[in-house]
Formats: sequence, C-alpha cells, structure tokens
Amino acid sequence: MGEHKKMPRASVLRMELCLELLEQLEADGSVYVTSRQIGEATGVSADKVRQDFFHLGSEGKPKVGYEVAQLAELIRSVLDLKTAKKTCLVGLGNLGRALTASNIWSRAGFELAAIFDTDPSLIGTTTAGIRVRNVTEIYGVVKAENIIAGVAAVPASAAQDTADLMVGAGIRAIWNFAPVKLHVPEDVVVESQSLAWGLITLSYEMKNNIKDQAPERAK
Amino acid sequence: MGEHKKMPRASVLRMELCLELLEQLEADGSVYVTSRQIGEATGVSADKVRQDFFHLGSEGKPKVGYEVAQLAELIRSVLDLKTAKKTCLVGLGNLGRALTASNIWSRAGFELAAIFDTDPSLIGTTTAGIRVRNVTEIYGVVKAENIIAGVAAVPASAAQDTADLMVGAGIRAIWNFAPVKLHVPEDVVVESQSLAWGLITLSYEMKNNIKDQAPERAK
DNA sequence: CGGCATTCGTTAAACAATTAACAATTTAAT
DNA sequence: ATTAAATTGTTAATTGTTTAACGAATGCCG
Repeated sequence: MGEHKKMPRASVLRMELCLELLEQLEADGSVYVTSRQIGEATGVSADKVRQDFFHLGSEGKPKVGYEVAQLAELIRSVLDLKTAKKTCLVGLGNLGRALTASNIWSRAGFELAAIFDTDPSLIGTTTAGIRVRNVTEIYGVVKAENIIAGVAAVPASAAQDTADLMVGAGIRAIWNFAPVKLHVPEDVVVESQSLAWGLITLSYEMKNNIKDQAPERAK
Repeated sequence: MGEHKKMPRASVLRMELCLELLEQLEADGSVYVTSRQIGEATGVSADKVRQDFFHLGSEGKPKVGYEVAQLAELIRSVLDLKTAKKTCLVGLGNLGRALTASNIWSRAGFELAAIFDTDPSLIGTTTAGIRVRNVTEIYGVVKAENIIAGVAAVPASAAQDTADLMVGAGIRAIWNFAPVKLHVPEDVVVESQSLAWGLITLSYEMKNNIKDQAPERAK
C-alpha cells in the first residue's frame, strides 16, 4: 500500500485524463477496469498507469483490476476535487470571457463567485450571472465571500499587480495566464499557463521533428 | 560552444520568458545583460539561465554578459520563431474566439489563415477578418493555402476526429485544447494544453501546500 | 483441487533535468 | 603590468521522473 508523499506533476495530469475515462465507464455501467484497458483508452502505458495508482495508494485486485467507482472516488479525493473552492476572475478580456463560459470549474470543485476588471464600461455589467466589479473592491469581496482562489487573465504588465492584490486579499491560489513568473509568498500556490507557451513549444518541436523522423521509432 | 542536440522542454518555456525580457531591454536601449540580471528579472536562478543558454550555444563574454540583440536573435532562431507558419483554427467556441482575438500568433511566427466550424449559424460569418468555413472544406483549404499547423479548440468528443481530419489534410502540428491524448502519426507534433489541467493541478497543490508550509524553507 | 495465465504492488534500473561547482576569460583598478 | 573581481562555458553531482522487471496474489480451466 503506497503512501502518497508527493505525486509527480505529470501523474496529476494523467489522473485527470484517467478520471474522465473512469466517469465514462461508470456511466456505461462498468464495474472493473484493468491498468491495460486504461492504458489503451488513454494512450498511456499500462506500467505508468499502475505506477501512478501506486502513488495514490491503489487498491486493485490481481487478474480483476480496479473497481471503477472506488478508483474514481480515490482520485477525486487525492486531487481534492470534491471540496468547494470559491474563485474570482480578474480580467474580463477575450480569455476571461472564454473561461467564464467554460464548464471546467465545477469539474474540479471550483465555483466562479466574482469577476473584476478595471474597464469602466465593463464594471456593472453582468456575465454568466455575475456582476462585474471594480478591481478595487477585491479585498472586501474576497473577504466577504470567502474566496480562496483567483484567476489572473490580465496583460503581462498587470499580472504582478493583480497577484499582489489577490495575495493581499487573502487568496491562497492563483491561476495565472500571463507569461510572467509571479512573485508571491511561499504559502500561495501559483499555476502558470500562458497560452503563448503552446505556440512556442509547437514551433520548436516542428523544427526538430523533421530530424527525429528517421532515428526515432516509437512503439 | 555547446551543440544543441535537444533542449529540455522546461528550457524552451524559460526561453520564452527570457525572450520577452530581452525584447524589453532591447527597447530600453540596453546592450549587454548578465545571467544574474536575467535571473533576477525573470525569477529563475542564474545557474539555470546559463545552462539554458549553453543548450542553444551561447556566446557571452565573461564579466560583461550577453549582447541583448544577438541573444534575442539566437533564441528566435533556435525556437524557429521567425519563419512564417500558416495555421488554421477548428472550433469557434468561446476559447476559439479568445484565441482568434489574441496577439500571441505573430509573436511565435504563426499566422491564423483559416477558421473552421460545424455550426451552420457560424459558417459564412467573418471573425477577425477571416471567413468561417465548414470543416468539411479543411482538406482543400489547407492544401490551397499551404497551412501547416492547426488548433483544435473543440469538445473532447470531437478532438480525435478533428485531429484525423487535420492529419489527412497534411497538417504537421496540432495545438490541442481538449483533455484527450491524441493519436497521430509520429511525424505530426502535438502540443496539448487543456484548460482543465490548470485547475486540477491547482486543486492538488492547494491541498498539499498546507502541509509543506512548515517543513519547506525556500530561499 | 492444482496448474496456468493474468494482473497487481513494489523495487530496481535507466533516463532526464536541476542544481552545484569550478576552471577559463575578461574587465577594471592599482 | 599585475592583481582582483566578476561572469562565462562546461562538467559533475544531485535530484526527480519514467521505464522496465519481477514476485505475489487471484481467478480460471481442466
């Protein structure tokens, strides 16, 4: 029985993929699933799947596999997806609007509870049933609503200031979309996900893939 | 003089950060910059900065540092940011619209040249100066326009089909936003960047950060 | 009931990335 | 000139992640 000290970041990402599959299987009425089946369905090697499950203390039966519902619940528990986490969004630009309309929040236990911007023409309007407030109100709103997470969908130039505001208001986790490394106290979690990164890495990979074509021989 | 065989993925991402800083310095008129200065400005250790530069074959002078313009050009070259790469977008939902309006394309050398969707009410309309086409036209358009990269901003259920269409049309690189591992020939590059991942990892980190508060003592 | 095939949990090895260390090089000061 | 301080390019060591391997457990079939 493996004790989960700290799970590799890559494992966490794979768990998300896996959970999606498990919920689908659950809906289809499947009771058991093997690491091989999971691997084939998600495109991950069976070995890696088992190693991941080992990290979170798996409870499968040899020859049978893992109980779908139980495993899904375990993943949700380790990833802490079930506890509700109130969140605020700062920056209602194009990306902010896309995030607001997205259905990813509830899946991970987040609830979008407030939206802030600096644009006077936006303040006071309503998006997704939430009134857009001036970012200067962030302190009071975060305290009053007990918001613990924040999304920074602002230009790079405003990212650090936004982060400072959030930290000052007591937010413990920041999802940052600006291509900037935020400077925050160590008890605040930051997850950076600049959209630009995808294109940059694509560009690099495209250039290098031509050479790798011959030598590499992936299974 | 280091020969760049293959650069770690993390290095590529840091280069993006670094390039942003370099361009800013260039605009400010700075001529030289040291690894320490870069480190302080970007939040990366100076050692790591030098190691990264080593990967791409750096050319700095001891005691002086790196020539800003030259280093920026080197990074653009290794990341292949200057060569134009025509791109198409499939899926004009909220995320697709946000991407369309974004300014990240030209920065990495990409040019959004076509938009596809399946929604009849969208086909024929114009977004960002580009006419939205039926996704069935993708083969012809990609061939005619010489498009080499594609963005899949579609639901998870449609992701693999979209990828197959792209590959069939001759696209060599896919930027995938669906939380799915795409199955493609090995000469096609895939960069996955599901928005959900950010929330998932945030959730996990938030849960674990409480414990790490005391033991860890980061500089 | 007893072997056989399958699958899990765990350990070990291989691989990759980060961090640290250090000699070589250049500027600047005396 | 010569020393001293600073910074680079590179190698070495540490750390972390992925891949492989293998005994133990379980169901299945004769």
